[in-house]
Amino acid sequence: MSVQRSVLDAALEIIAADGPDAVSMRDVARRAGVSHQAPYHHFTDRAGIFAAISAEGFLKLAAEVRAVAAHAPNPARSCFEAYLRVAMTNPGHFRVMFRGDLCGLTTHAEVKAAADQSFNELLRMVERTIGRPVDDAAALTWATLMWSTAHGFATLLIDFPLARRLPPGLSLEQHIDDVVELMGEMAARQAASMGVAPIA
Amino acid sequence: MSVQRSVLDAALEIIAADGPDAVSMRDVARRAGVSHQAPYHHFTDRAGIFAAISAEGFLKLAAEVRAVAAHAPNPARSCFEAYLRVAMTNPGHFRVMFRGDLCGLTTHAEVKAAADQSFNELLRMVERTIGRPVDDAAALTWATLMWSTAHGFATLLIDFPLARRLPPGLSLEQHIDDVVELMGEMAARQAASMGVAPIA
DNA sequence: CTCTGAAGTAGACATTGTCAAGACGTAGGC
DNA sequence: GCCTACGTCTTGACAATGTCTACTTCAGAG
Repeated sequence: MSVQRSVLDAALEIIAADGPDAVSMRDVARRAGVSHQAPYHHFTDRAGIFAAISAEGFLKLAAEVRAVAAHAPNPARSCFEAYLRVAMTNPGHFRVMFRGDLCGLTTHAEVKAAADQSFNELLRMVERTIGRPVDDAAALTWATLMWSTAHGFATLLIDFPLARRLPPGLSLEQHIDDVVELMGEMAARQAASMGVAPIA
Repeated sequence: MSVQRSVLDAALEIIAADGPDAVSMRDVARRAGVSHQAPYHHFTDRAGIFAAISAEGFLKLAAEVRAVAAHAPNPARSCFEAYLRVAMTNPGHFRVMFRGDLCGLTTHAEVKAAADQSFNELLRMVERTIGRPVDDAAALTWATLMWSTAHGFATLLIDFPLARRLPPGLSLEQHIDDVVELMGEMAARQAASMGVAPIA
């Protein structure tokens, strides 16, 4: 495996376990089995590692959403699920992707492009949900709300001890399913109220 | 102003500007005008500062939600607004509160208690929205979904360059209003479908 | 072969979090 | 009055970190 890949994987492992703050350039180098300066030949600095992770995460997210949005009967619900799946499968990426302060969401061209790809897939999902092209403020409102819900739930699942508040009989998996179900239902109901044929 | 308060304020300023990673014990001490060890007499360590900030944030959030949830005609919508208001007014707090890796959400008793207070206010809001006590899984599902939406939107507003995706004629303020409006509408519609009297 | 550039190493420096030891004032007991 | 204890703050040390500079190695192009 390339040094570049080893460095990223080491960083991801640390982030998933202890958060981005725990990532140290030298520790990452040690885990990758190289000198403390080797990573600098592949990433400009510590933020460069986060930028690479962020871009990678957004590309994964875009790919998952794209794979699901085109044919699902309830696109909003399916994308919601896909979003959660990506987040929980890649907590290391997820903890970094949306942190403008860490990865240069506004400055780093590669990250910006990857984030845009994700956002565009989201818009395509909204187009299918509300049954018309996304060319007005109303559709964008939809997109932001859908995204917020998915993002918020994923964030709480990864960073917040939600499980602590569940009643004894309710597993976290079941609760997640319930939330997904309710979200899908609400989206479908709202879409129907906007003139889109209701979904069975 | 007490050293304790100065330290917290200095940290909050740094977090709001450059994120939690940028907080340095010594820098914070310098800004507070004390020696690099003085903060240790008020906080156990760096994580202790984050814990104090987190607890403070949750208490503010609980207070705002409580003030709003009891009498608003559309509690879900009003709490959503309150949540956004707290987040955008206190970005320093907000960037730390939900980060279990930073502030010991599961370990620090004071933080846990404050977070619980916020969650309980949220549950009370849901009770009013769906018109019955929150004693079953369905109500908890509601609560998680509402919270996720508010939290996700707040997170995107603070950490993600949402404004970059808005069409030329649409201000961020207007977009926020639109999202709040849509969210309120969806919540009311869903509540109505569950047998609660629809809201005008 | 020579040159170039990428990939790697080691050394140095300022800065960081935190431990240890001490200085200062204030409150209470005698 | 004095002594003690304690909370607050300081200075001094230490290992570890991010990153700069300078060196080595090596593959490929001319």
